[in-house]
This record gives sequence, C-alpha cells and structure tokens, in this order.
Amino acid sequence: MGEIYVNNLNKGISVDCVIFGFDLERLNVLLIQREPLNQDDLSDLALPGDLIYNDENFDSASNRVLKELTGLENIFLEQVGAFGDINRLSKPHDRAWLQSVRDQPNVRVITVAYYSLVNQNSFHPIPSKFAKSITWKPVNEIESLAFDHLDILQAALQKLKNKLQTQPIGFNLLPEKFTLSELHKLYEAIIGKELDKRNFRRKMLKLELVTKLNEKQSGVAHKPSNYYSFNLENYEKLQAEGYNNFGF
Amino acid sequence: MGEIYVNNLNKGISVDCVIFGFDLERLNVLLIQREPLNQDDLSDLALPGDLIYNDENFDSASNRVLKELTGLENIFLEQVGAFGDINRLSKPHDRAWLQSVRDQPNVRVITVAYYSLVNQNSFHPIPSKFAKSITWKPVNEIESLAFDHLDILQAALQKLKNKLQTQPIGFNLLPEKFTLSELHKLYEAIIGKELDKRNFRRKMLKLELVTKLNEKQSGVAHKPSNYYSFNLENYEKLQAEGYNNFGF
DNA sequence: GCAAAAGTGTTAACTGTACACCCATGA
DNA sequence: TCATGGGTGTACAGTTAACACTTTTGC
Repeated sequence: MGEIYVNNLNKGISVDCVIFGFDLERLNVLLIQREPLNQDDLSDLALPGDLIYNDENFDSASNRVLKELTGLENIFLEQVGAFGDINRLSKPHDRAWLQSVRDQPNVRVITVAYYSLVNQNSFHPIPSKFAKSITWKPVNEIESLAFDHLDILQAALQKLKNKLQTQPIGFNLLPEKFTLSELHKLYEAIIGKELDKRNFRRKMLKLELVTKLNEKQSGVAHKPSNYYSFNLENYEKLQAEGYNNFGF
Repeated sequence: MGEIYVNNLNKGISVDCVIFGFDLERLNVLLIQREPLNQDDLSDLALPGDLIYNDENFDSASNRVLKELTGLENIFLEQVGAFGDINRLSKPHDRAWLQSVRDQPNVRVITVAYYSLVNQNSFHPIPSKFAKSITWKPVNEIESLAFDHLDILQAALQKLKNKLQTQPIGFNLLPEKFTLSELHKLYEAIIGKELDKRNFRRKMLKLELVTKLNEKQSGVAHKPSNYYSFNLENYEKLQAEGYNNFGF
C-alpha cells in the first residue's frame, strides 16, 4: 500500500466501458483479450478499461478509452454505476494478471462503468494499450469474464433495456441508412423477445422517428427493402412534449 | 498527497446518502448541517456521507451511514452512481470546511451516491459523527447544497421518479398502515404533478397492491378514511409475471 | 417458378383519461 | 348545519395485440 498518485495516475480508480455493437443479427460487446495464462480460457476476456488520471473526470476517461479503442468520439456514452466490491479483483486468475501489469497490484481499485452504443460496421477496433487484441462477442454467449466484468455487463445491459423503453437510443447502433427490418431486429436483440412486425412498424412510423429515403436495397434475393434515416427533429419535438413511450 | 490508507480508511472514496422521507405532505430529504462559516448560509447543508473503509463494500458503507443517522437497517437503498468531477470539492467554502475536518483535505475524493426511502415519522434522526445536527428539508425548496450534492440530489430524484414508474417502491416511504389518500399524495409529491383521484385509486386497487384493513381513521373532521397495508404477496406475484406497469 | 424477406389492415381487448356528486364525521 | 376530505362510475379515446396474404427480387 503506497502512494496512489504517481505519474498523475489515480491508482485506486478505473473506468470500464461496455461498448455495444449490432451486426444486424445479434447484440455484441467489444472485449479485449488479456495475455492468457493457459489456453481456451474464456475468462481472459475483459471489458476495456483503464485507470483514470488524477486530473481527469470519469466522462473524459471513458471517452478516452473509447477513442483509443475505436477512434470514435462524440458517441452515446452513459454511466452504469460504480463497482467496488472488496473481492472484485481477487480471483486467483485475475490476481496473477494484475501482478504482471500493475505496479501496485494490491491496491484496492474501484471502477466506474460506462456503456456506449456504436455502429459496429463503421469502424475497425484499434488495438491499444488496453488490449493486445479485440473481439466482438455476442452478449448472449458470454458466460464469464475477468474480474467482476460479467456483473458490469449485465448491469449495463439492463440499463440499456430500460432506457430503450423511454428513449429511442437504438439508432446509435445502426448506420445512417437502415431498413425497418434492421431496426426491428435490433429491438428484438436488445429486448430479448420477438416483436410483431406489423405492430413494430406501425408504431415507429406513427411516431415519425424515421424518414423514408428514396433508396432501396439492391442485390438481395427478395423484395428490396426501403432505407430510412433517423429523424432527429421529430425526436426532439417528442422530447419537448414530454413524450416518453418509446417502448415495445 | 500521501498515503491514502490510514486507519483503514480509504481517503479517496466516500459514500453519500440521499435519504428521502415523506411527511404526508411533501417529499423531504435528510440533510446535515456543517459548522457554518457565517450565518444564514444554506450551502452549509449537505448530504450525509462518509469516507469508506478499505475493507468495506459500497453497500455496507451506505448502510452504515444510514444506520448511524437513523438507527434503521434493512431499508430500501439503491445506488445512484459515482460522482467524481475534479472540481466537486473546490468551491472556496467547501475547501475551508474540508481543511477543518479532513487530515488530507487536498486528496481527490470521489463519491458513490445511494438513495434510500424511509418512513419519516417512524424514527428520530440521530446526530452522529457525520452530523452535528440534522434536518428534513422539502426537496422542492432546496436550491443549493455543499459540494456537488445538489447534482447528486437531482440525480437521485430522477432515479426515484423513473423507478416509481416500474416498481411500487413508494410504500417504503409510508407507515405500515396508510390511507389511499396518503398514497395518492405521495405519488403526486414524487412525480411532481396532480393525478386524478378516481383513476389513481382504481389502478391501485385493481393491481391488488394494497389490502383493505378493518380500521378507519378517527378524530378527523370528515368522513374517516380506511386504512390499507401493502400487499407483498401480490406484488411478488406481479413481479414473477414480469408485470412492470406501475406508473401513473 | 421458387425461395426469401418486404410490405400491408382490420378487429377486439385493454388501458388511460376526463369528469361530478353524495357520504361520514367533528366542530 | 357546515366545512372537510373520503369515496364512487361511466363513457370516450387511444393503445396494444393478434393475425395472413401479396409483392418484389435474384437465382
């Protein structure tokens, strides 16, 4: 137990980012690979995160981590909460890893978690000081993660689900142009249950959250779908009216 | 900047508690009075909070603060989030106060906020090491608080409002026996707008969240109101069915 | 022509909302 | 007897939920 302010790093506080992406099929999360202690060890996957600097706000720190990994800025990012259980770093496996990368591996570190929504196909993750390698993993298939990161992921997912009922934040996960089917699948992937196609479309269109573009899919072996874009003005109008029933 | 682990206190992390109470009229919050630097200085009011111990979880720390102030245990308590802006302790006024009570007043302290719902009339706040004196203040009348505590209060209130739409947590603010009017006023106080009496009652009764007791008010100069109690079994049944439309 | 996904309407049940009068009590 | 808050029902509007067939394209 020593100085915690060295190189201006605050060695007692980190941020971790739950970065959600959508591949038009499933909801994914960006995970980094630690140096594995042995092979086939899923628990070596972790959320990207970093100690914060002592003159840095949480928001800045989470934006920094996000930017270093993805190159993206000004992306939807919201705090999930603080995670600081005294045993959060004490799995033997995690301890060994900390010994190898931290100069004070025994200091208690609490973390402030953020979640973020990005358009998975518009960029390529950039390996950085947080991560030797990076992968997208379907949220449903994740059974264990390093540290308490599974708890954090679950809390973030719950927060995302709740938020989606009152704010149409899902558009952050899609490209500028998207089809209603893509949006529909996105909602199903986040909420985790099937939604009636006709009812979904009717509500989306009635709220006028999307604008129909003069452009269709091409090269698909079925009736081509129309492209839409998110209608920010109408969203803000609804917001201003206090409307908050964006749920399905 | 020195050791942060002295006496097992973690001098970089605190918890602050937003303790809501309801006096059958308004929604209040429990505030502590710092030693004022000058008179009539509202900003001397603060949320109760304390540095955490290094072997203590956030939940335990917030329960400890709550218990020391109120004597209450096993009370509704939920995390609001982490607050750690680098300027959160830097108002001159706050700095002077910290100089007088902290042995390392210049260390960056981040705080994890919790909010809690208590039955305001069932206990008397206990002055403690956090607080020379304690007062209930109506939430609506609070215009400034020490540190970033106004931000924390507002975040907690927002969280309470949101939660009330999906979970009937308001009962935590009432005594075991209450009238439907009291419950009605409570919802209005939290949500901040008037609710139709008949519609409110109809929904509450239909959900069977309350059980009618064989007991009425007495000594009131109007038709006495029936007492009700919270029906936990029915609530749990609704929960199990995934019902979550408890909003008004 | 066939497989694959897009696109489209109607009905019934339910939920939310607006609204006004009589009742029981203490003073 | 009056002032006070308790307690009650109905009708309309809006929302949700269930459900099946035709269209357009590439192969």
